[in-house]
Amino acid sequence: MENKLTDKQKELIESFGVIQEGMGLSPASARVDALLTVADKVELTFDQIRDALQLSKSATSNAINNLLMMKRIGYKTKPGDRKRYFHTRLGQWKNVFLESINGLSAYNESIKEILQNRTEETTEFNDQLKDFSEFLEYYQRESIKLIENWKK
Amino acid sequence: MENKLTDKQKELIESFGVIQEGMGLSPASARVDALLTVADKVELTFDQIRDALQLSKSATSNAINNLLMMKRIGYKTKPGDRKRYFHTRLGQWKNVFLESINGLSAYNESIKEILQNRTEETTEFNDQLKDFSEFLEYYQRESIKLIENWKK
DNA sequence: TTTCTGGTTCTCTTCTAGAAGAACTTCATT
DNA sequence: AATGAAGTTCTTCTAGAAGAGAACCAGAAA
Repeated sequence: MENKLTDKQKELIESFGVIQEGMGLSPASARVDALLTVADKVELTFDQIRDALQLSKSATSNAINNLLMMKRIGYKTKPGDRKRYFHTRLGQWKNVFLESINGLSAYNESIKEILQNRTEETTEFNDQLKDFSEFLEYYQRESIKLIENWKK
Repeated sequence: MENKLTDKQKELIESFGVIQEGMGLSPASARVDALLTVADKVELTFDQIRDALQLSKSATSNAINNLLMMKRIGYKTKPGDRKRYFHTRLGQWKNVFLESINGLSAYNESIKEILQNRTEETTEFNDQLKDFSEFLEYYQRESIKLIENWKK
């Protein structure tokens, strides 16, 4: 198969991969996404990915489907060609960002429920908790504004 | 040992625990932190924690040290008392928040290095990547401002 | 000195995530 | 109808995370 990676590219895939592992991706998923970010071609097929990363078919399949589910990658098809051409969706980071911000709601709801059930005795602690909870709401609101206002 | 938890408190520890597991804490760590957030006493000893959560000494010790290392909890001592009294540091969320925002730097650095090594061919893709990288910087800056402006 | 308290560390076990490889499926083409 | 391409699913295998319990250790007290 064509399109060999340079050593530098391999290195970048590893380092970016590790960072993405730290963000909750499995090793294989992290590298697939990194590959799609680093590679000279913006779109790669299943076999090109498998080949570039030396992964088994199952690992490739699972990694891809993982990333598709979390909407970190997408794919296109071409008429008269059964293959799927995968691309990272880093370009559409806004949605991912918004989702992660919305993810804070569950956390905050939990904190609010704790607050409602806490003893009244510990006023200082409760006030701190309340402060944090209110900050979370403020932060969510303002973060969304930051994204909305982002168009230099 | 004293200070039994109500059923509601146990329930809250579990649900808050699960959420915190989703944020990367181990089950035991997640529950210790949740306990310190939910319990009527703001400070609990090793044995009170162990007892409330029915954990082994090793699990308790590891969970506590974990949380100490990530600065999610702290402790005090009292004169003439060898015990440590642990408390959650949710009240000092600002530091934790700032750290998580600073954590984005490594991610962004990696993206910048990728950009520097990408083929020039794919201008649209590269522009999107650049846009994202710039947004990250903007977001970091502005997030810090959000914290600074919070209730001041 | 021995004992007690407040943990820490070591060993063992269990459980699960992740990956490999082979078998299988599905649609398209010959 | 048979073959091939593009994946998916099933069956292992392995490494490491979590936790239990026992052994250990350091400082205080008796």
